[in-house]
Amino acid sequence: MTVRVRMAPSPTGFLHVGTARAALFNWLFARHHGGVFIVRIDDTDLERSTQEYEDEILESILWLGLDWDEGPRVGGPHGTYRQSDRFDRYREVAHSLVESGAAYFDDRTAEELEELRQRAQAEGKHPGHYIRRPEKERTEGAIRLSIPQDAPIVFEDLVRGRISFEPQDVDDFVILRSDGTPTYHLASTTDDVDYEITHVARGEDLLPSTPKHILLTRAMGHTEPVYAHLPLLFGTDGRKLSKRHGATALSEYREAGYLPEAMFNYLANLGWSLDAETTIFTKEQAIAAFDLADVSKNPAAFDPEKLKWMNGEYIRALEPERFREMVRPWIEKDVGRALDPEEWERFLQISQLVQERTHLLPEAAEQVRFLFVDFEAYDPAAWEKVMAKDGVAGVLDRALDALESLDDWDAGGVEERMRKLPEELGIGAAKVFQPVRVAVTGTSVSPPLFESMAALGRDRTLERIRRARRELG
RNA sequence: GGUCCCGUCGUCCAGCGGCCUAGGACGCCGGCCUUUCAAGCCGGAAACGCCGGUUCGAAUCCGGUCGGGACUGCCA
Repeated sequence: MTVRVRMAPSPTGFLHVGTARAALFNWLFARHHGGVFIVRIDDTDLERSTQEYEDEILESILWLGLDWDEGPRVGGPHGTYRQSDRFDRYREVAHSLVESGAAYFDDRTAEELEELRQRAQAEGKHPGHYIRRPEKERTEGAIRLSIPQDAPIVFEDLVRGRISFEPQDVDDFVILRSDGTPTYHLASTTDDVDYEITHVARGEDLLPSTPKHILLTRAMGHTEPVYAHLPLLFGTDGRKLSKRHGATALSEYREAGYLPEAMFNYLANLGWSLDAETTIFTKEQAIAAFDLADVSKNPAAFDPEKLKWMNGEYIRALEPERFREMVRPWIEKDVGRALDPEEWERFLQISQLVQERTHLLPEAAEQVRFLFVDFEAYDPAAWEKVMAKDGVAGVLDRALDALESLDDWDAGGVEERMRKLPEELGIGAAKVFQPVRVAVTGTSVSPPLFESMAALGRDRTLERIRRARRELG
């Protein structure tokens, strides 16, 4: 039997990293088994669903590197993969369940039901004890599924093992609202049946709904899929993942300069691992080794620090040409204009040194800004820390002397001259190089100095040192 | 309150009865390298929630306890 799995996002917001990880696990499972990965749009909430969100979600999935075999844009044997196109089908299912006696109409008011719930709560019982088929038959209202009270609902969860619910703990839940629209339970379960989904891997928050889905599937005359309930994602403080932990939308990470490969690797390692030792692994390695049964049971904390480290690993592993290509737009955005060929050449001289020092693409742009922008002001902290010290003016004068007579302006030549200065002046290397660094780059942290000076060019470098000297008076 | 789930370093993951004086990774601390920052290398601190039981032997199995989480809607 071919493995058929799906991700079913609701286009009511951006793609959340938690949803993305669930999609990732489904995708890995499908690819491992040579199965089918389906994307289905769960837009039963017509009020809040938008085309913009749908597009954003699909783009994010693609960016992560998850391609789907059936679904929006690519189509498939089932025609539509949008629930809003299938309301007639859901109604048909609901009514046929009433027909067969598995479901019933219920026109009790919200107040009446609330009263029943309160009563159940007061007696320490489940609402299901009271919310059952009313005495007399109705012919309108919402449609509820009637829960058979004869046997516990037991299933084998791929990640959690055997799970069992007592029927009295499951209430007769609504499958079709009185306005004729389907609830999530009905739409999702019907689709899983119709699209022949074999495995449902989803967030643990849906574990308590699973007996409902199983009973609904059986009432429809089918056998339920294999379930796998994935642990939820939290912040490192153990609280629900939210804005205060940083970005929660996948697209925000793309916009912040993260590489999709790093994101993929990081997410795959949250709740699953390749083996005991390996943290960095490829998509192919993950596909080869992945199994839902190996997914951890406990919740995972999303750690932005580790993601950032991992992104640095991936950036360093990039081919130098590829790195330059990826950084260019970030530099141009930072500088506010396109770089001309001569400027681009400056960057190429130190791009590899920059690549080693970059965790996020935008950081690279910051590091080379001094090559293209004549800064108006020095970093105050840097000025205070290195330029305000005694003897700096003398150091700059001496550096100017040494560099002005230099004919071959390249990193090697600059270094040769500069290396002699500390000894000549009788002071430490840092005391010489740091003032020059601040003078040339405007800050005390920069790519390696001699290469930076070489890339900046002779005239610009000397002019900046003179300028700093003037500032010192 | 009820139902269900979970409980190994601060965090992610390994461990599936002896290989564990518990391993890898991020982060942290110290050192080396060094013109800054990175990177790299070396070293270090850091965990089996607790109590019982089973067993020759338990992080691993069982029970209890404590703690955390999810769900408890005519939301998804």
